[in-house]
Amino acid sequence: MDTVDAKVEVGDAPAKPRASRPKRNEKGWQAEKSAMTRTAILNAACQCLIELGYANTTTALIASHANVSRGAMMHHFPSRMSVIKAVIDYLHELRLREYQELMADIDDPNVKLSKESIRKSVDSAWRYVNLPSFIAYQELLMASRTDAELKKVIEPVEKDFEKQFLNTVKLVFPHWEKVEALEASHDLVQFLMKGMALSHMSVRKNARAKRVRTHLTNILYQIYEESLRGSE
Amino acid sequence: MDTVDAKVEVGDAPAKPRASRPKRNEKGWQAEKSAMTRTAILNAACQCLIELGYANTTTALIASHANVSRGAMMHHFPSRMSVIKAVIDYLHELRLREYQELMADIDDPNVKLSKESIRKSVDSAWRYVNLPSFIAYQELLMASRTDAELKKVIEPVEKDFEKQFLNTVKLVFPHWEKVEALEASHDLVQFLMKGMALSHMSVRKNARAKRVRTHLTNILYQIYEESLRGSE
DNA sequence: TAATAAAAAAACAAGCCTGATGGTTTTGGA
DNA sequence: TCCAAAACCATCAGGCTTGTTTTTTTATTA
Repeated sequence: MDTVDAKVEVGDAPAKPRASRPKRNEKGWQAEKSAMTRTAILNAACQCLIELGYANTTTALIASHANVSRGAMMHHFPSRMSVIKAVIDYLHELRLREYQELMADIDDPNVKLSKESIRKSVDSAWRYVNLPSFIAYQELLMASRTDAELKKVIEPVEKDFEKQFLNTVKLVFPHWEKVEALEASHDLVQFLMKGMALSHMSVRKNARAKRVRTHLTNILYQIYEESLRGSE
Repeated sequence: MDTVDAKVEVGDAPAKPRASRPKRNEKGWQAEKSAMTRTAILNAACQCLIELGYANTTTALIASHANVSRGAMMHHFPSRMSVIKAVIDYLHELRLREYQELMADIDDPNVKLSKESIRKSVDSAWRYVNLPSFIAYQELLMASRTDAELKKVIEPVEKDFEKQFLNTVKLVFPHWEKVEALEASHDLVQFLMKGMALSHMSVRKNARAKRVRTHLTNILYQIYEESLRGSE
């Protein structure tokens, strides 16, 4: 559960774009096929990012993974960076959606926030940072540290993501009213999860990650209870 | 204090190898000069890793940064990977040393472990992950995820580092006897610091990092006190 | 001082990646 | 049926990187 299958599909919306061709003479076949190719390319690019890293994600390999010729790909995306740009937007949306799905139904608005709910949300956060979409995006973020052009593209998206991410958290925990405490907890969770996810070489990684999650759950519950007392 | 100067020297042992040439006709000049060139190359490589990232750290650029011709460099290191290998060993030692220096004199063996000591150690851990050596090494670690050859080289070193790192922590906190609690705290600190350090694009990064450090200090002190009660 | 070995520099060949060009097939409408 | 546009494909030149080879410089030692 803690590991990530390398062959996994990144998104799941139009999963196998090239598997079943739409019937001929159908209205708008061209547009549909074009969209499928586009999606196939974006998925292939994500897969390359995950398996090969940003530097080794060449246009030829993306096209190959997407079962598309390089020429066809250049028709949709005139340059490598334009593919990357599209991938960034694609992942932006996908990651928010996946996080919302993972966090759905955790905090019941009718019941007091329980430790069990917090435990669930911590586990969901852990699953979240092990999603292919997270890994692919992280690869881009890491590369952007030393790639000015990429940075210019990803920076505004990342800032927007952080904002929307935090808003989602606030929606997920309607009980948690003290904003300061919620934001601090959010940072604790996210930084911890990220730190663990990016320590892919650590010994006994999963056992340690589990221990940390247990600790974190207790910590969060405590912060929450204190925030309740403080606001009374 | 939280930011990293790009032009900073990585190590500090033989800082400016090319600045002052050893006097001529001195016994073993050649060997000494050779060692200096070697060190200059390693420092240059680290600087390239920090400024340009692993993928863009080419042999030509390393040589250029070290004020050495590519041919001269190839004389010391016959291939790019051999430079990287040397850098890994260099950073292995350097990072352990720097961490020990940062953590020196934190836990006074004669006095009960205080919250102030814990605060200091948390701040030191934060400084640690902002050191150039950490950033350079992290660049290698990240690249190794998708670079099999690099992974083969860095994996044993990384495992050894983790072991020695933990041992150092145990030496730094002689008061902290309950090993389980100490290891859990160590993981909390390290994963958190890493997560924050690698979120170089976050908004209000420093303020949030400070808040997290404050929280973390309280958490650790609590874990420590509980471990004391538990072992009585 | 002269020979020898080490170090440094310069030039070279092979491979890969990108972006561009020109040509071919498919589609939707005239 | 035929045509224009979109989608797709194959090939090529230019630039960059690596590792090798060749040449020059420098230091040790006999």
